[in-house]
Amino acid sequence: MVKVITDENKIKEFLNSRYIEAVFPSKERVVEILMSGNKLSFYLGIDPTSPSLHLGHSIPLLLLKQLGKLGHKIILLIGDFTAQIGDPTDKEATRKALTANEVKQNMKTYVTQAERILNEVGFEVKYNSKWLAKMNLGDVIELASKVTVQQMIARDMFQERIKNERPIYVHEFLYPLMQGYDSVAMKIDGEVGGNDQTFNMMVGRDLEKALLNKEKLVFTTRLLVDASTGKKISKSEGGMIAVNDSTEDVFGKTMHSILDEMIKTVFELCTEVPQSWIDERDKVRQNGENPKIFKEELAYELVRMYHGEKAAEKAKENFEKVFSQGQLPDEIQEFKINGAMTIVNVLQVSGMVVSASEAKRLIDQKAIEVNGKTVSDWGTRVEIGSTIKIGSHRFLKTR
RNA sequence: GGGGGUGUACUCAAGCAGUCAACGAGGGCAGACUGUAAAUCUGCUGGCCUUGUGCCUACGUAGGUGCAAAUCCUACCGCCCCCA
Repeated sequence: MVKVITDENKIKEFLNSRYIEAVFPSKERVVEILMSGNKLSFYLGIDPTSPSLHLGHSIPLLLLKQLGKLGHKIILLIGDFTAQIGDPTDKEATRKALTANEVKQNMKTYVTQAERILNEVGFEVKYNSKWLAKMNLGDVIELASKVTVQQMIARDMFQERIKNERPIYVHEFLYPLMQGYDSVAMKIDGEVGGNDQTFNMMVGRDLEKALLNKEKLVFTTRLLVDASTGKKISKSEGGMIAVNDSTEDVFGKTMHSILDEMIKTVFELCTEVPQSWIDERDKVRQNGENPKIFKEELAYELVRMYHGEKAAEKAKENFEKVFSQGQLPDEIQEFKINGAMTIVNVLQVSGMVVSASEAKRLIDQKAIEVNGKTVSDWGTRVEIGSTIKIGSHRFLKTR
Protein backbone atom coordinates (compact mmCIF):
# COMPACT_ATOMS: atom_id res chain seq x y z
CA MET A 1 0.00 0.00 0.00
CA VAL A 2 1.39 3.34 -1.00
CA LYS A 3 1.74 5.79 1.81
CA VAL A 4 0.02 9.13 1.42
CA ILE A 5 2.59 11.85 1.09
CA THR A 6 2.08 14.82 3.34
CA ASP A 7 5.39 16.56 2.75
CA GLU A 8 4.36 20.16 2.28
CA ASN A 9 7.10 20.86 -0.23
CA LYS A 10 6.07 17.99 -2.39
CA ILE A 11 2.46 19.04 -2.27
CA LYS A 12 3.30 22.59 -3.21
CA GLU A 13 5.51 21.32 -5.98
CA PHE A 14 2.58 19.28 -7.22
CA LEU A 15 0.31 22.31 -7.17
CA ASN A 16 2.81 24.20 -9.25
CA SER A 17 2.74 21.45 -11.81
CA ARG A 18 2.97 22.73 -15.34
CA TYR A 19 -0.11 20.70 -16.27
CA ILE A 20 -2.35 22.68 -13.94
CA GLU A 21 -4.33 25.65 -15.09
CA ALA A 22 -6.37 26.26 -11.94
CA VAL A 23 -7.52 24.57 -8.75
CA PHE A 24 -10.78 25.00 -6.89
CA PRO A 25 -11.83 26.18 -4.41
CA SER A 26 -8.36 27.61 -3.75
CA LYS A 27 -4.74 26.58 -3.56
CA GLU A 28 -4.68 27.10 0.17
CA ARG A 29 -7.66 24.88 0.73
CA VAL A 30 -6.25 22.19 -1.53
CA VAL A 31 -2.96 22.20 0.34
CA GLU A 32 -4.85 21.91 3.60
CA ILE A 33 -6.83 18.92 2.41
CA LEU A 34 -3.89 17.15 0.80
CA MET A 35 -1.91 17.67 4.00
CA SER A 36 -4.54 15.89 6.08
CA GLY A 37 -2.89 12.56 5.42
CA ASN A 38 -6.12 10.93 4.37
CA LYS A 39 -6.05 8.75 1.32
CA LEU A 40 -8.25 10.59 -1.14
CA SER A 41 -9.80 9.53 -4.40
CA PHE A 42 -9.42 11.47 -7.63
CA TYR A 43 -10.81 10.78 -11.03
CA LEU A 44 -10.63 11.73 -14.62
CA GLY A 45 -13.68 11.14 -16.74
CA ILE A 46 -13.30 10.39 -20.42
CA ASP A 47 -16.18 9.88 -22.79
CA PRO A 48 -15.39 7.22 -25.36
CA THR A 49 -16.55 9.25 -28.31
CA SER A 50 -13.70 8.19 -30.55
CA PRO A 51 -11.63 5.03 -30.69
CA SER A 52 -8.49 6.54 -29.30
CA LEU A 53 -7.01 8.75 -26.66
CA HIS A 54 -4.97 11.53 -28.11
CA LEU A 55 -2.44 14.05 -26.98
CA GLY A 56 -5.08 16.22 -25.36
CA HIS A 57 -6.19 13.43 -23.06
CA SER A 58 -2.68 12.81 -21.92
CA ILE A 59 -2.48 16.06 -19.97
CA PRO A 60 -5.07 15.28 -17.30
CA LEU A 61 -3.83 11.70 -17.28
CA LEU A 62 -0.37 12.89 -16.41
CA LEU A 63 -1.79 15.08 -13.69
CA LEU A 64 -3.83 12.19 -12.35
CA LYS A 65 -0.65 10.17 -12.29
CA GLN A 66 0.98 12.77 -10.08
CA LEU A 67 -1.89 12.48 -7.63
CA GLY A 68 -1.38 8.75 -7.67
CA LYS A 69 2.26 9.28 -6.88
CA LEU A 70 1.23 11.33 -3.87
CA GLY A 71 -0.38 8.15 -2.62
CA HIS A 72 -3.98 8.80 -3.49
CA LYS A 73 -6.40 6.51 -5.16
CA ILE A 74 -6.99 7.30 -8.80
CA ILE A 75 -9.92 6.35 -10.91
CA LEU A 76 -10.40 6.42 -14.64
CA LEU A 77 -14.06 6.90 -15.28
CA ILE A 78 -15.22 5.79 -18.68
CA GLY A 79 -18.25 7.85 -19.62
CA ASP A 80 -20.00 5.09 -21.48
CA PHE A 81 -23.38 6.55 -20.60
CA THR A 82 -22.56 10.21 -21.08
CA ALA A 83 -20.88 9.47 -24.40
CA GLN A 84 -24.25 8.58 -25.78
CA ILE A 85 -25.65 11.95 -24.81
CA GLY A 86 -22.79 14.06 -25.99
CA ASP A 87 -20.99 16.81 -24.17
CA PRO A 88 -21.98 20.11 -25.70
CA THR A 89 -18.72 21.68 -24.56
CA ASP A 90 -16.94 23.62 -27.22
CA LYS A 91 -19.11 22.36 -29.98
CA GLU A 92 -21.12 24.70 -32.04
CA ALA A 93 -23.44 21.95 -33.10
CA THR A 94 -25.15 19.15 -31.31
CA ARG A 95 -23.06 16.07 -31.36
CA LYS A 96 -24.36 13.16 -33.27
CA ALA A 97 -25.55 10.64 -30.74
CA LEU A 98 -23.43 7.55 -30.54
CA THR A 99 -25.07 4.20 -30.34
CA ALA A 100 -24.38 1.87 -27.45
CA ASN A 101 -22.47 -0.28 -29.85
CA GLU A 102 -20.22 2.48 -31.12
CA VAL A 103 -19.46 3.44 -27.55
CA LYS A 104 -18.63 -0.12 -26.67
CA GLN A 105 -16.37 -0.36 -29.68
CA ASN A 106 -14.61 2.84 -28.78
CA MET A 107 -13.93 2.02 -25.18
CA LYS A 108 -12.45 -1.35 -25.93
CA THR A 109 -8.93 -0.07 -25.91
CA TYR A 110 -9.28 2.90 -23.60
CA VAL A 111 -7.96 1.16 -20.56
CA THR A 112 -4.88 -0.20 -22.28
CA GLN A 113 -4.22 3.21 -23.76
CA ALA A 114 -4.56 4.91 -20.40
CA GLU A 115 -2.20 2.33 -18.98
CA ARG A 116 0.52 3.51 -21.29
CA ILE A 117 0.45 6.83 -19.53
CA LEU A 118 -0.52 5.83 -16.01
CA ASN A 119 1.90 2.92 -16.09
CA GLU A 120 3.71 3.54 -12.79
CA VAL A 121 0.62 3.94 -10.65
CA GLY A 122 -2.26 1.63 -10.13
CA PHE A 123 -5.69 2.83 -11.05
CA GLU A 124 -9.24 1.70 -10.93
CA VAL A 125 -11.62 1.79 -13.87
CA LYS A 126 -15.28 2.65 -13.51
CA TYR A 127 -18.12 3.12 -15.94
CA ASN A 128 -20.76 5.73 -15.35
CA SER A 129 -23.55 3.71 -16.93
CA LYS A 130 -23.44 1.76 -13.68
CA TRP A 131 -25.30 4.52 -11.87
CA LEU A 132 -26.58 6.80 -14.60
CA ALA A 133 -28.47 4.08 -16.43
CA LYS A 134 -30.39 3.31 -13.28
CA MET A 135 -31.71 6.76 -12.55
CA ASN A 136 -35.40 7.29 -12.94
CA LEU A 137 -37.17 10.46 -13.91
CA GLY A 138 -37.70 11.41 -10.29
CA ASP A 139 -33.96 11.23 -9.66
CA VAL A 140 -33.30 13.29 -12.74
CA ILE A 141 -35.76 15.98 -11.74
CA GLU A 142 -34.29 16.10 -8.28
CA LEU A 143 -30.89 16.66 -9.82
CA ALA A 144 -32.21 19.21 -12.30
CA SER A 145 -33.59 21.28 -9.46
CA LYS A 146 -30.05 22.07 -8.37
CA VAL A 147 -29.02 24.06 -11.40
CA THR A 148 -30.77 26.98 -13.05
CA VAL A 149 -31.39 27.59 -16.71
CA GLN A 150 -29.60 30.90 -16.32
CA GLN A 151 -26.50 29.11 -15.12
CA MET A 152 -26.66 26.84 -18.10
CA ILE A 153 -27.15 29.38 -20.81
CA ALA A 154 -24.48 31.56 -19.33
CA ARG A 155 -21.94 29.14 -20.78
CA ASP A 156 -20.23 30.54 -23.84
CA MET A 157 -20.98 27.73 -26.19
CA PHE A 158 -24.67 27.98 -25.47
CA GLN A 159 -24.42 31.72 -26.03
CA GLU A 160 -22.69 31.03 -29.31
CA ARG A 161 -25.44 28.71 -30.36
CA ILE A 162 -28.12 31.19 -29.47
CA LYS A 163 -26.27 33.85 -31.38
CA ASN A 164 -25.90 31.63 -34.42
CA GLU A 165 -29.48 30.45 -34.18
CA ARG A 166 -28.38 26.89 -33.69
CA PRO A 167 -30.46 24.45 -31.72
CA ILE A 168 -29.80 23.62 -28.11
CA TYR A 169 -31.51 20.48 -26.95
CA VAL A 170 -32.72 19.90 -23.45
CA HIS A 171 -30.68 16.75 -23.10
CA GLU A 172 -27.61 18.86 -23.62
CA PHE A 173 -28.53 20.75 -20.49
CA LEU A 174 -28.67 17.43 -18.75
CA TYR A 175 -25.13 16.60 -19.66
CA PRO A 176 -23.41 18.64 -16.94
CA LEU A 177 -25.84 17.23 -14.42
CA MET A 178 -24.97 13.71 -15.34
CA GLN A 179 -21.29 14.38 -15.23
CA GLY A 180 -21.83 16.15 -11.92
CA TYR A 181 -23.68 13.17 -10.61
CA ASP A 182 -20.67 10.98 -11.32
CA SER A 183 -18.91 12.78 -8.50
CA VAL A 184 -21.80 12.13 -6.16
CA ALA A 185 -22.09 8.47 -7.09
CA MET A 186 -18.41 7.89 -6.45
CA LYS A 187 -18.34 10.13 -3.37
CA ILE A 188 -15.21 11.45 -4.96
CA ASP A 189 -12.70 13.76 -3.29
CA GLY A 190 -11.53 15.46 -6.43
CA GLU A 191 -11.67 15.59 -10.18
CA VAL A 192 -9.13 16.31 -12.87
CA GLY A 193 -10.04 17.58 -16.30
CA GLY A 194 -9.21 20.00 -19.08
CA ASN A 195 -10.09 23.59 -18.36
CA ASP A 196 -12.89 23.37 -20.91
CA GLN A 197 -14.50 21.02 -18.43
CA THR A 198 -14.51 23.53 -15.62
CA PHE A 199 -18.23 24.14 -15.71
CA ASN A 200 -19.12 20.47 -15.71
CA MET A 201 -16.70 19.76 -12.92
CA MET A 202 -18.01 22.63 -10.85
CA VAL A 203 -21.55 21.33 -11.23
CA GLY A 204 -20.26 18.14 -9.66
CA ARG A 205 -18.73 20.14 -6.87
CA ASP A 206 -22.04 21.88 -6.20
CA LEU A 207 -23.99 18.66 -6.34
CA GLU A 208 -21.66 16.89 -3.99
CA LYS A 209 -21.95 19.70 -1.53
CA ALA A 210 -25.72 19.81 -1.84
CA LEU A 211 -26.38 16.08 -1.71
CA LEU A 212 -23.53 14.69 0.37
CA ASN A 213 -22.28 17.79 2.15
CA LYS A 214 -18.86 16.85 0.89
CA GLU A 215 -16.21 19.11 -0.52
CA LYS A 216 -14.87 18.16 -3.91
CA LEU A 217 -11.63 19.55 -5.26
CA VAL A 218 -11.31 20.44 -8.89
CA PHE A 219 -8.10 20.56 -10.87
CA THR A 220 -8.23 21.95 -14.36
CA THR A 221 -5.39 21.35 -16.76
CA ARG A 222 -4.04 23.56 -19.48
CA LEU A 223 -5.20 22.92 -22.98
CA LEU A 224 -3.11 22.17 -25.99
CA VAL A 225 -3.27 25.59 -27.53
CA ASP A 226 -0.59 28.12 -28.02
CA ALA A 227 -0.98 30.59 -25.20
CA SER A 228 0.11 33.61 -27.19
CA THR A 229 -1.89 33.05 -30.34
CA GLY A 230 -4.68 30.81 -29.14
CA LYS A 231 -3.95 28.63 -32.10
CA LYS A 232 -4.56 24.96 -32.00
CA ILE A 233 -1.53 22.89 -31.39
CA SER A 234 -1.73 20.75 -34.43
CA LYS A 235 -2.54 21.96 -37.86
CA SER A 236 -5.59 19.79 -38.10
CA GLU A 237 -7.86 17.57 -36.09
CA GLY A 238 -6.97 14.71 -38.32
CA GLY A 239 -3.34 15.10 -37.45
CA MET A 240 -4.09 14.53 -33.81
CA ILE A 241 -1.66 12.10 -32.33
CA ALA A 242 -3.24 9.11 -30.65
CA VAL A 243 -1.78 7.00 -27.90
CA ASN A 244 -2.48 3.82 -29.79
CA ASP A 245 -1.18 5.01 -33.12
CA SER A 246 1.60 2.92 -34.50
CA THR A 247 5.10 4.00 -33.54
CA GLU A 248 5.67 5.30 -37.06
CA ASP A 249 2.50 7.31 -36.88
CA VAL A 250 3.23 8.85 -33.52
CA PHE A 251 6.66 9.83 -34.77
CA GLY A 252 5.51 10.93 -38.20
CA LYS A 253 2.46 12.82 -37.05
CA THR A 254 4.51 14.67 -34.50
CA MET A 255 7.00 15.74 -37.13
CA HIS A 256 4.28 16.54 -39.56
CA SER A 257 1.62 18.25 -37.54
CA ILE A 258 3.18 19.97 -34.56
CA LEU A 259 4.02 23.54 -35.36
CA ASP A 260 7.47 24.77 -34.41
CA GLU A 261 6.09 27.23 -31.90
CA MET A 262 4.24 24.44 -30.16
CA ILE A 263 7.08 22.02 -29.57
CA LYS A 264 7.86 23.48 -26.19
CA THR A 265 4.23 23.48 -25.09
CA VAL A 266 3.71 19.89 -26.11
CA PHE A 267 6.84 18.89 -24.25
CA GLU A 268 5.51 20.65 -21.18
CA LEU A 269 1.98 19.34 -21.30
CA CYS A 270 2.32 15.90 -22.76
CA THR A 271 5.58 14.57 -21.40
CA GLU A 272 7.28 14.30 -18.03
CA VAL A 273 10.63 15.59 -19.15
CA PRO A 274 12.15 17.97 -16.56
CA GLN A 275 11.32 21.61 -17.11
CA SER A 276 14.94 22.67 -16.91
CA TRP A 277 15.81 20.43 -19.84
CA ILE A 278 12.93 21.77 -21.91
CA ASP A 279 13.89 25.37 -21.22
CA GLU A 280 17.48 24.65 -22.13
CA ARG A 281 16.58 22.97 -25.41
CA ASP A 282 14.07 25.66 -26.29
CA LYS A 283 16.74 28.27 -25.80
CA VAL A 284 19.09 26.49 -28.15
CA ARG A 285 16.34 26.28 -30.70
CA GLN A 286 15.56 29.96 -30.40
CA ASN A 287 19.19 30.67 -30.97
CA GLY A 288 18.99 29.22 -34.40
CA GLU A 289 19.19 25.46 -34.14
CA ASN A 290 17.11 23.73 -36.79
CA PRO A 291 13.79 23.20 -34.99
CA LYS A 292 13.57 19.84 -36.66
CA ILE A 293 16.01 18.51 -34.08
CA PHE A 294 13.92 19.67 -31.15
CA LYS A 295 10.84 18.29 -32.83
CA GLU A 296 12.49 14.95 -33.39
CA GLU A 297 13.32 14.84 -29.71
CA LEU A 298 9.65 15.39 -28.98
CA ALA A 299 8.57 12.71 -31.42
CA TYR A 300 11.08 10.35 -29.86
CA GLU A 301 9.87 11.09 -26.36
CA LEU A 302 6.23 10.56 -27.23
CA VAL A 303 6.94 7.22 -28.86
CA ARG A 304 9.09 6.27 -25.89
CA MET A 305 6.29 7.08 -23.45
CA TYR A 306 3.69 5.11 -25.32
CA HIS A 307 5.67 2.28 -26.79
CA GLY A 308 9.04 2.15 -25.07
CA GLU A 309 12.64 2.99 -25.76
CA LYS A 310 13.26 0.40 -28.45
CA ALA A 311 10.25 1.40 -30.48
CA ALA A 312 11.30 5.02 -30.27
CA GLU A 313 14.75 4.20 -31.53
CA LYS A 314 13.33 2.29 -34.43
CA ALA A 315 10.75 4.91 -35.33
CA LYS A 316 13.44 7.52 -35.43
CA GLU A 317 15.67 5.45 -37.67
CA ASN A 318 12.81 4.69 -39.95
CA PHE A 319 11.89 8.33 -40.19
CA GLU A 320 15.42 9.38 -41.04
CA LYS A 321 15.61 6.74 -43.66
CA VAL A 322 12.33 7.36 -45.38
CA PHE A 323 12.04 11.09 -45.20
CA SER A 324 15.44 12.58 -44.68
CA GLN A 325 17.11 10.22 -47.11
CA GLY A 326 14.17 9.31 -49.29
CA GLN A 327 14.69 5.59 -48.93
CA LEU A 328 12.11 2.90 -48.47
CA PRO A 329 10.91 2.06 -45.00
CA ASP A 330 11.85 -1.26 -43.43
CA GLU A 331 8.39 -2.63 -43.45
CA ILE A 332 6.06 -2.07 -46.33
CA GLN A 333 2.50 -3.20 -46.41
CA GLU A 334 2.15 -6.02 -48.89
CA PHE A 335 -0.67 -6.80 -51.23
CA LYS A 336 -1.13 -10.03 -53.07
CA ILE A 337 -1.96 -9.87 -56.75
CA ASN A 338 -2.45 -12.64 -59.27
CA GLY A 339 -0.09 -11.57 -61.96
CA ALA A 340 0.37 -8.17 -63.48
CA MET A 341 -2.44 -5.64 -63.10
CA THR A 342 -2.87 -2.04 -64.06
CA ILE A 343 -1.72 0.46 -61.51
CA VAL A 344 -5.21 1.88 -61.16
CA ASN A 345 -6.53 -1.55 -60.38
CA VAL A 346 -3.89 -2.31 -57.80
CA LEU A 347 -4.47 0.93 -55.98
CA GLN A 348 -8.19 0.46 -55.92
CA VAL A 349 -8.35 -3.20 -55.05
CA SER A 350 -5.76 -2.84 -52.32
CA GLY A 351 -7.85 -0.14 -50.73
CA MET A 352 -5.12 2.49 -50.92
CA VAL A 353 -7.60 4.75 -52.71
CA VAL A 354 -11.38 4.72 -52.50
CA SER A 355 -12.10 4.78 -56.22
CA ALA A 356 -10.50 4.32 -59.57
CA SER A 357 -11.09 7.98 -60.23
CA GLU A 358 -9.00 8.89 -57.23
CA ALA A 359 -6.20 6.64 -58.45
CA LYS A 360 -6.31 8.30 -61.84
CA ARG A 361 -6.25 11.72 -60.27
CA LEU A 362 -3.20 10.81 -58.25
CA ILE A 363 -1.47 9.51 -61.35
CA ASP A 364 -2.26 12.73 -63.22
CA GLN A 365 -0.78 14.61 -60.32
CA LYS A 366 2.47 12.67 -60.51
CA ALA A 367 1.88 11.28 -57.06
CA ILE A 368 2.40 7.63 -57.90
CA GLU A 369 5.74 5.95 -58.30
CA VAL A 370 6.36 2.35 -59.19
CA ASN A 371 9.84 1.05 -58.45
CA GLY A 372 11.11 4.59 -58.19
CA LYS A 373 9.63 5.80 -61.46
CA THR A 374 6.77 8.25 -61.66
CA VAL A 375 3.77 6.74 -63.38
CA SER A 376 2.08 8.89 -65.99
CA ASP A 377 -0.19 6.42 -67.70
CA TRP A 378 -3.33 4.96 -66.15
CA GLY A 379 -2.78 1.71 -67.93
CA THR A 380 0.73 1.09 -66.62
CA ARG A 381 1.04 -2.51 -65.60
CA VAL A 382 2.40 -3.48 -62.24
CA GLU A 383 4.28 -6.76 -61.88
CA ILE A 384 4.44 -8.89 -58.81
CA GLY A 385 7.21 -7.70 -56.54
CA SER A 386 6.85 -4.03 -57.36
CA THR A 387 7.07 -1.26 -54.83
CA ILE A 388 4.51 1.47 -55.17
CA LYS A 389 4.79 4.86 -53.56
CA ILE A 390 1.61 6.82 -53.09
CA GLY A 391 2.08 10.47 -52.30
CA SER A 392 4.88 11.32 -49.95
CA HIS A 393 4.64 8.69 -47.32
CA ARG A 394 2.51 5.72 -48.24
CA PHE A 395 3.95 2.57 -49.66
CA LEU A 396 2.64 -0.69 -50.99
CA LYS A 397 4.43 -3.77 -52.24
CA THR A 398 2.84 -6.30 -54.54
CA ARG A 399 3.49 -9.95 -54.06
C1' G B 1 -51.73 27.32 -32.19
C1' G B 2 -50.47 31.88 -35.61
C1' G B 3 -46.73 34.47 -38.58
C1' G B 4 -41.92 34.68 -40.87
C1' G B 5 -37.53 32.09 -42.37
C1' U B 6 -34.70 27.81 -43.68
C1' G B 7 -32.86 22.61 -45.32
C1' U B 8 -27.32 22.42 -51.16
C1' A B 9 -21.18 17.94 -51.44
C1' C B 10 -16.58 16.76 -45.27
C1' U B 11 -18.05 21.88 -43.09
C1' C B 12 -19.70 26.83 -44.04
C1' A B 13 -22.06 28.91 -48.09
C1' A B 14 -23.72 30.80 -53.34
C1' G B 15 -27.13 29.31 -57.04
C1' C B 16 -33.56 30.04 -57.45
C1' A B 17 -35.82 26.70 -64.59
C1' G B 18 -31.40 25.24 -69.48
C1' U B 19 -24.31 27.43 -69.99
C1' C B 20 -25.00 22.83 -62.66
C1' A B 21 -21.45 17.42 -60.61
C1' A B 22 -23.30 22.78 -58.85
C1' C B 23 -19.52 29.86 -57.58
C1' G B 24 -16.63 30.93 -53.20
C1' A B 25 -14.27 29.85 -48.41
C1' G B 26 -12.42 26.32 -44.93
C1' G B 27 -10.75 21.42 -44.63
C1' G B 28 -8.47 17.27 -47.20
C1' C B 29 -5.23 15.23 -51.07
C1' A B 30 -1.26 15.99 -54.61
C1' G B 31 2.82 18.85 -56.87
C1' A B 32 6.78 22.91 -56.40
C1' C B 33 9.73 24.87 -52.39
C1' U B 34 11.40 22.60 -47.63
C1' G B 35 12.96 20.39 -42.19
C1' U B 36 7.44 14.89 -44.39
C1' A B 37 7.76 21.81 -40.94
C1' A B 38 5.31 26.72 -41.22
C1' A B 39 4.35 30.41 -44.90
C1' U B 40 3.77 30.73 -50.18
C1' C B 41 2.45 29.20 -55.22
C1' U B 42 -0.22 25.50 -58.43
C1' G B 43 -3.67 21.56 -59.40
C1' C B 44 -7.40 18.19 -57.66
C1' U B 45 -11.52 17.29 -54.31
C1' G B 46 -19.30 12.17 -56.67
C1' G B 47 -18.92 7.36 -59.23
C1' C B 48 -18.14 4.25 -63.84
C1' C B 49 -15.82 3.19 -68.26
C1' U B 50 -15.16 2.59 -74.16
C1' U B 51 -12.05 9.81 -71.36
C1' G B 52 -16.90 11.44 -74.42
C1' U B 53 -20.42 18.24 -76.33
C1' G B 54 -20.42 10.00 -72.55
C1' C B 55 -23.39 7.30 -68.82
C1' C B 56 -25.16 6.85 -63.67
C1' U B 57 -26.05 8.91 -58.81
C1' A B 58 -26.61 13.51 -56.00
C1' C B 59 -29.04 19.90 -53.87
C1' G B 60 -34.27 17.32 -46.74
C1' U B 61 -38.28 13.17 -48.39
C1' A B 62 -42.22 11.73 -51.78
C1' G B 63 -44.86 13.04 -55.84
C1' G B 64 -46.19 16.61 -59.91
C1' U B 65 -45.67 20.43 -64.08
C1' G B 66 -42.53 20.99 -68.16
C1' C B 67 -38.59 19.46 -74.01
C1' A B 68 -35.61 20.61 -69.59
C1' A B 69 -35.87 21.24 -62.22
C1' A B 70 -31.05 22.28 -56.95
C1' U B 71 -34.19 26.06 -59.12
C1' C B 72 -41.64 26.06 -60.18
C1' C B 73 -46.11 23.40 -57.68
C1' U B 74 -48.19 19.96 -53.80
C1' A B 75 -47.69 17.09 -49.55
C1' C B 76 -44.65 15.46 -45.84
C1' C B 77 -40.30 15.67 -42.53
C1' G B 78 -36.51 18.58 -39.79
C1' C B 79 -34.55 23.14 -37.97
C1' C B 80 -34.43 28.62 -36.56
C1' C B 81 -36.85 33.26 -35.03
C1' C B 82 -41.11 36.12 -33.35
C1' C B 83 -46.07 36.14 -31.22
C1' A B 84 -49.46 33.08 -28.03
